[in-house]
Amino acid sequence: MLYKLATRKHIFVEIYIADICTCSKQAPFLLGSDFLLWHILICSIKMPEGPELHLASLYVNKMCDGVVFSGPVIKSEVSKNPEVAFTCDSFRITATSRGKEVKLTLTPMKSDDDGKRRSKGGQADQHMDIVFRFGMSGYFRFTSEDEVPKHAHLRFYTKEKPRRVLSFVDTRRFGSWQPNGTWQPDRGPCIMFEYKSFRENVLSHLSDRAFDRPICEVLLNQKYFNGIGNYLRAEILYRLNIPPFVCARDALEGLELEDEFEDGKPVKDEITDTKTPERAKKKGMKREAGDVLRLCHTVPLEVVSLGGKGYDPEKMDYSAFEAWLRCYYVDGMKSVRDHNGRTMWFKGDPGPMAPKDSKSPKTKKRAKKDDDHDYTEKKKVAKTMKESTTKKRVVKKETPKKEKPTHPKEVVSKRGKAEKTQEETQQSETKSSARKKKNSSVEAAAGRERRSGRVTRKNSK
DNA sequence: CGTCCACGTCTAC
DNA sequence: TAGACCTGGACGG
Repeated sequence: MLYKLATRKHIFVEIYIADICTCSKQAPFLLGSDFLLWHILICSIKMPEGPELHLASLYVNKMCDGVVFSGPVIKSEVSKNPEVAFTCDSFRITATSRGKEVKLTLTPMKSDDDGKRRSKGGQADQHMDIVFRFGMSGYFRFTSEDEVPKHAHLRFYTKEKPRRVLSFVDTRRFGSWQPNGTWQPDRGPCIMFEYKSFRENVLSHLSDRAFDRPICEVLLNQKYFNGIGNYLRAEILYRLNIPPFVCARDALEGLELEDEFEDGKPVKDEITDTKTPERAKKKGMKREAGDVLRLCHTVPLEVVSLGGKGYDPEKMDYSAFEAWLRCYYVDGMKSVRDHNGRTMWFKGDPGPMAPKDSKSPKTKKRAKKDDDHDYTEKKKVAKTMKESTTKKRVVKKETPKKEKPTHPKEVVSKRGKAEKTQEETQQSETKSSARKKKNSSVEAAAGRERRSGRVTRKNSK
C-alpha cells in the first residue's frame, strides 16, 4: 500500500526529493522509503481539525529540528493578520498544539558574543510565541526559497546559504495568528491531549445552556470540544449510532466523570480492526467500547495515527484518510444542514431536534420549492468520472485581486521552475481528487481501490 | 461562463 | 441567526 501510494505520487516525490535530501538528518529514525513516505504524507497536511493541527506541529518540529532561522518574519501584503515584530540573528522554531490551535515558539540562540548585543532587534533575547488558527485551509510547509507555495502569508527564513522557508500557507485566509499570543481563553481543553480535563469540563457544565442544542452542534462548540470539527463529529456520532439531533444534555448526562481509558490500547485495537475488516465487520458489530466523550478523544487520535494523511480531498494522498472515513461524505449516508448551515453527515434517524426546513444541503438559500422528501439520501449520480484533465492547461493567473491595489506584491516567489512544479502538483491532484457522489460501480478507474474497498466493507455489513 | 461547495471562526443586526 | 471573510475545484449549461 505504501508503495502504491509512492508510485501514484511519483511526481510529488520528485518535487520533494531535494527537501528530503537536505532534511533527512532530522528524522534519523526513519529510513529510506519510510522517510520518503513520511515526508510526503506529512507534507500533505492542509486541513484544520484537531488531528491535523497536531500533525502540523509534529511537522514543524520534525522539519525545523536543528535548523537555525534568521532575520525578520515576513508577512504577505494581502494578509490582514498582524505583523510579527521579531528580528533575531539566530533562532529556532518549535511547535505545540492544543485542540484547534498551534503555537510556534521562536527561541533566540545563545550568541557567544559578550558585549555584542543585538542592536537591531530589541527583543533578541526574548522568545516569542505565535498562536495560529488554521481557518479552513491553513497549513505549514518547509521548502526551499523558490518553492514557497502560493498563499504563504507568514514566512520564516533560515540562516544558511541557500535559504529555506517555513511558511504558514492559507489559501482562503480564514486562518489567523497572534504574536505573543496565548491559547485562546474561551477554548476548552484539548480533546486529544488533555482528555481528563476535557471530560471534566464537559460533565461539570452540563447545566450550561450550550447543551440545550443538538449534540452534533455542541460538538463543534470549541469551548467544550476544542479540536472537534465537521468530519470528526460525523464519525464520532456514527460509531455510537447516536442520532445527531438529539439534545446534547440527554446524550451526555449520566456519563462517568472518570474514564479509565488507557492511552494507546484502544487506539491500537482500532487500527488493527481497520486493517482486518473481515474480522471486525463480520457480525456488523461495532464494538467501539466507549462513550461519546471517549470517542471525542480516541477517534481524533486514530487520524493522528494514520500518519499524516489528514483531510485534504484536493491535495496529495487522500486515499488512506478517505478509507478511514465511515460516514462523512460517504456514499449512502444522509446529510442535513444543521442550524448553523453546516452539513451534518449521519446514518439512520436524524433525531428530534433536526431542522425542519433545510433538508438537504442543496436547499441552502434557494426558495426552490422542489419536492421536499425527507432527509435525502445522497443521490448516486452515475456520472462517469472520467479523467477530467482537459482543463489542465488553464493556467490560472492568480491575480492578487484588488484588496491592496497599491501593492501587487502578494506574488511570493513563484516563477519559472517554482511555478511549474506547482502546476504539476495541482494536476496530479485533480486527478486523484475523486470525491463527490460517484457511484462506486462506475469508476473502475485507477486510484480508487481503497475507497472502493471501504464501501464494499460497509455494504457487506 | 456561472453556481455550489468546502476541514472555521467572527461580529453585527 | 444571518452574513462576512476568501480561494478554488467540481459540475452544469
